[in-house]
Amino acid sequence: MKNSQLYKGSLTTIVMKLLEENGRMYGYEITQKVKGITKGELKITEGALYPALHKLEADGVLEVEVENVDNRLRKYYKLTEKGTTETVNRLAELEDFIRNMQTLVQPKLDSL
Amino acid sequence: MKNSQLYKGSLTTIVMKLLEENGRMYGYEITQKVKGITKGELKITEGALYPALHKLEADGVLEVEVENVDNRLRKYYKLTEKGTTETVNRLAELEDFIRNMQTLVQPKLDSL
DNA sequence: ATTTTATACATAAGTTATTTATGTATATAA
DNA sequence: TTATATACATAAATAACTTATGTATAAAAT
Repeated sequence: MKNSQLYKGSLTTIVMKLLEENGRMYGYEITQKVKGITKGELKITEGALYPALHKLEADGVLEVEVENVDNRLRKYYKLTEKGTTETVNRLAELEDFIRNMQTLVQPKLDSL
Repeated sequence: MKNSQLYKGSLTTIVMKLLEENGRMYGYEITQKVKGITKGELKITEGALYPALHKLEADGVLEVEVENVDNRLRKYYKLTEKGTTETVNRLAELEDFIRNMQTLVQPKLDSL
């Protein structure tokens, strides 16, 4: 996804948050949603997303419902109960992370 | 460094920013500084830091001055000219990253 | 006295997320 | 009829980091 190394490690958090918000989504939809929200700045690649979804499912964080739409396969993912709990933790970690990074990089806090 | 996956990819940005601020620092000093700033939440491990410093030096981003203090070795690192330019880019990327992540995770922006 | 903790560097093996490169297949637009 | 969009998938390679060690000096604790 994009050039910046910084997004490494944030993929599952992003996916879980989107599923928390939208109830259920399928892979391709997730890639488009992220592209839209970030105005094209963050592009999730399929090679990263699909294995990640499979792992989250294997870990009991997500569950899948396969559907056929317009003669094409869709795999809708949604959070399990465990996944919902995990998402809360992940988002707390993300907030801590952002706070810590801002503290490390604070532009002297005068300009605020 | 710590448990959260999120910090992956942020190490060199942190190091470069600290060197931009402090002129020159040695490895151990960097670990202590980060621990201090983040109140212990982020601990940079030596196994991550030293190879990272060596790579930044090999890439011409940092240069090193070896000194002997209290009969112990110290390797002071500072940004090269190229490194200073790179740091500006990295910090811009970090700001974009944080902005994008906040957009993706915005808690409905009512609670602000 | 001696063990632990702090300071200060280093590397090597293993793990894991992601990139890059493919692959299949249908539907629509150029 | 060729390219683009939709929709899934995997496999090899890369790169960052963790975990486990290692060396060595100085200071603090038992």
